[in-house]
Amino acid sequence: MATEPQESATRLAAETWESLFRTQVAVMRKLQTGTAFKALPVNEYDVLFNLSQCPSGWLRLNELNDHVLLSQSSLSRMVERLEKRGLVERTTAPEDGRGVLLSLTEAGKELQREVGRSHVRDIAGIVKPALTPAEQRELRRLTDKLRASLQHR
Amino acid sequence: MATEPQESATRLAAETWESLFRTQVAVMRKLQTGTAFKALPVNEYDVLFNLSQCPSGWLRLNELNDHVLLSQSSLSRMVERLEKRGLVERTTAPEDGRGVLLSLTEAGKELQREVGRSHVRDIAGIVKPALTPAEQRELRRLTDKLRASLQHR
DNA sequence: CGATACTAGATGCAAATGCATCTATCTTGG
DNA sequence: CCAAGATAGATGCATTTGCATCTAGTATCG
Repeated sequence: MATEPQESATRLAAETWESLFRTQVAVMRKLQTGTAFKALPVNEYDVLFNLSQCPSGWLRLNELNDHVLLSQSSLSRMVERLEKRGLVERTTAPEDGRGVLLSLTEAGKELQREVGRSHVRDIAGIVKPALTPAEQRELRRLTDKLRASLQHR
Repeated sequence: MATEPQESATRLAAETWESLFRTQVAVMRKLQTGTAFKALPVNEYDVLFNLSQCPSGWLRLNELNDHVLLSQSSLSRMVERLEKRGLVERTTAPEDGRGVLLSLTEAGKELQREVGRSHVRDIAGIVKPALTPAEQRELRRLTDKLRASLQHR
């Protein structure tokens, strides 16, 4: 190696993230040309998806905010819009008068499932021809590990 | 397997993308709390970075657009702003009167390098403790492969 | 060559975004 | 128990974004 160990480790970390990020952008651009996101902007789908994944069916606004790339105020207003469109319900949190709990309405669940299906088709069309199943599992393992490491601190 | 091969392959592809995407969001959220992106919004940094990576130093607006998650009109106006701030230069493309060529000014290069350095530090702080060097190389290989497969069609 | 279709960017305009700030609720130390 | 500080979310306002459309330069086909 031409550089010191510390420096080359930093460089490797940066290149790893760089590749992950560029790939995310490239796939996202491709997905945006597909059918799924004509119906619903990506950020709105992401909100519906996160709510659909929540086991209890209810999620605090600030928790949701951790999973979405939006500022607190933007998310607050997006949820307001989604509520007006009848896709999401809001309640004051029972144990904390400041908090807001969110859940999908039936219409919201339905829309999420529908868009989700076409979304999954688009993704499969991109990922399947690119990586073998074993490679996909390994990629998933590595990204899971990286993400887990962020949550535990 | 409980499901048919075709279906489970689709599911695997979707879960792989899902994990990649969620990880990108989580890392991005972490990065946004760091010092690097206080100086410059992420999208603007991404534009400066892409220009800095271009070997010839000049890049067509529409090529740049392929690498950035912004609509054509948004990018057009962002570049206009960056030019006003003296970070980017524009010229009409010599071989195509419709096209616009972009490059960084000295101030733009300087700012990119400076923000880039602190950006790299932040990234290293996230990635190094999460994955071994071998895992990082494997992750980079897989994301490179996925991205390459998009470009070749 | 000339008409037609196509492509690269710019622009009007409505909607979405983020920052700073505000209000209301909760927590803590005396 | 209360005052000071912290936290959740909402809101005013300027900026940014994207869609649709427009303009201008280029390619194609008769």
